[in-house]
Amino acid sequence: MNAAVNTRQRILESARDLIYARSFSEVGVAAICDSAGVKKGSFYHFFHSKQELTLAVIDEFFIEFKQRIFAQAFSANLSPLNRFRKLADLAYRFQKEIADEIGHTLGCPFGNIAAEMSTQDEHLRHKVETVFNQMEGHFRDTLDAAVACGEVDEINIPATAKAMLAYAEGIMLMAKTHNDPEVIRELMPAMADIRIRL
Amino acid sequence: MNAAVNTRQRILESARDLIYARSFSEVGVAAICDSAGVKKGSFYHFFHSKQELTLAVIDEFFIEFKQRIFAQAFSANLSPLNRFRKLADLAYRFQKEIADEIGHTLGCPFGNIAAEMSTQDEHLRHKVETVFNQMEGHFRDTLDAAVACGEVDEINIPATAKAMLAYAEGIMLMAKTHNDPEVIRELMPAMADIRIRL
DNA sequence: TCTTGACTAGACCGACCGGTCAACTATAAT
DNA sequence: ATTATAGTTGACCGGTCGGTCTAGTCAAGA
Repeated sequence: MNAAVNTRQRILESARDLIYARSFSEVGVAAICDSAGVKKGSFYHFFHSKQELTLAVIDEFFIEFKQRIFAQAFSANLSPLNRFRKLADLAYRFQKEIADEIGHTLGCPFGNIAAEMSTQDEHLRHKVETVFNQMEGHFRDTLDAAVACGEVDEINIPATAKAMLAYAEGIMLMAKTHNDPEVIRELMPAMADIRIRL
Repeated sequence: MNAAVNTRQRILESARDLIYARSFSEVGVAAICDSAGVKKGSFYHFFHSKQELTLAVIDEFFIEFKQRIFAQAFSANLSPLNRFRKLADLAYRFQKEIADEIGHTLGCPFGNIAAEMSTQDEHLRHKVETVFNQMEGHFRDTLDAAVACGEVDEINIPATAKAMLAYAEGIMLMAKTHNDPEVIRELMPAMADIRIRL
């Protein structure tokens, strides 16, 4: 049973790393199994399909993202706007670390999957949509706090939260396209300055 | 010879449409040949590889983009900032038209390829990077004009142009993820309000 | 008329794809 | 000791992948 949890988790983590570094379509089940040191039969014991595995991978990504990025940025004793700046800094550090290690700026795992699969697989599209909606919720709450403490004027908070998320995703995509995490360092902090008026 | 131009062009246009609607990896050479009414032998007479075809597809996309979107937005007798708003409107109309026709919001063709292939194929990454750099150049020129005519204060123009492009790409990705072109209508106009200070 | 070279047709290649299956082992409850 | 269950193994499936190759069509130039 413990071994089983381990096997499932190994598959999940191998898939997460491979799909993030390459893409959904470019990573086969066989490669995931090799990387996890598991045979195909075991793979299909734990996951009914590659799609189902990918849904679990998105969950895994989001859990880790909340732990490594969101929790630190949004729980700190920072002013609301500075939480966005902290988020920008953490995003930079994360991408920089990966780039130094593997030589590629990988961008946002959710954005990558969304761009590749949204038109191909409705389940995957909806899963990523849900992740984005949760992020937007955090942004809205933070903007609420910013307005409450006078750091931000009256604005269209839901729209601003959406715009901030879009901007962040766009920056991650540009960093990936230029294969340069410095794009994030230069431009991501401006996320905190985005305002959609009422 | 005329027939040859036609064959090459048919392959190119079939590939453009299929890759845009699905993705690079999800579209095989056979499917492109079927769609173009061409046999594999002909395909490989005109293109050495699927990758080379895709490079040509990106060029094809950009030519069409410049004709259908850029030319109209940036040549009109609009104020510089209104050119960005015109661009937003054209982007919306384009995505809306596609969505009404095929039921999916496809997002930005360049962003899609960048997200999927940047870490997998250096040639493709660089090609899309070049396209983005050209777009940025147009944005810079327009911001220059905006500053010159007093529509915009002194700002960091190169950074603002980058931020605008990132924002636009992010909005397109969100529209794709939500499968809803209205995201573009609601949020893309705010592109004109982005400022990176000196 | 003969030759050349661009173009087309379609069979074919090995590799890989996602997924299945029956047989096997290890564990733990009865 | 027996049985049920969870987990593992590796051979195997039909289909598709990108790409090759040979034979042949066809129009233009000599």
